[in-house]
Amino acid sequence: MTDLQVPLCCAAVTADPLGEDDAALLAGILKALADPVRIRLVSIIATSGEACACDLPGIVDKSQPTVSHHLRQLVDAGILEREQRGKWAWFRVSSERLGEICAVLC
Amino acid sequence: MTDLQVPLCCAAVTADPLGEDDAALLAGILKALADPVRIRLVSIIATSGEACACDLPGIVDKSQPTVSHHLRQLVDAGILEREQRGKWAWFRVSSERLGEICAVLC
DNA sequence: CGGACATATCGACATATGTCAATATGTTTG
DNA sequence: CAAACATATTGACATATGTCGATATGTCCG
Repeated sequence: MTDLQVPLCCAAVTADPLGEDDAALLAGILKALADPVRIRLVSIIATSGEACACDLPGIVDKSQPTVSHHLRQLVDAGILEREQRGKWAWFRVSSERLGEICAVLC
Repeated sequence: MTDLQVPLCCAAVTADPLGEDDAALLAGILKALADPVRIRLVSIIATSGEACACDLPGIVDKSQPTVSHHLRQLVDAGILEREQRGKWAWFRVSSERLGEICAVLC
């Protein structure tokens, strides 16, 4: 997958017409959020501050590979940050990224 | 397609874990935005205040049916508002809806 | 009413996506 | 090193999605 971990540098969507490149970038990031399982993962992790991957398949009722796949997409989009602690992977929400998305939308 | 023109009533994603229903609703609305053509349409319409469907296929370089399809998805998601003026269809961005999305994300 | 024009829907197609079982990789500890 | 466990990747599959040409529907005007 294309790496989307770049700053969302364009002006607000409502201020200037988005060029094709900025549109593709922004759409890619929004697409990472635009899935019921992924938005729940973000919400669960944001609410707790951080979460271990080991707990998430049970919470969202999906297989371990499916959750891993979704987590990767969120990390690629810059929405989650991943940290390895021993054999566990911990995730936090990038409130900076979330803020960028809001800034571009409003 | 399911009609998504309902208020986004859930609390901020970062405040409480999203339930499955709210997650599906929010994901559906974000999905409407998460396409390069559609986010450009929103941006173009928002920048001008309003736009006639007749001009949009030329601007985004897609066929008339394709643009019509995308506009419908955006209207269904509550992001665009449609108004018939004679034989022309005019669209405006619902800044209220955009605000709701931001409120839920941040 | 009937022609002209704007928009929407339909049908078809290629591609993208979500999902899981199976397997591989990585990490700790005996 | 080897076993145990956490996570990632692969392969396969069904479904969803973006796109367009053809056609239908809607709206005005002569």
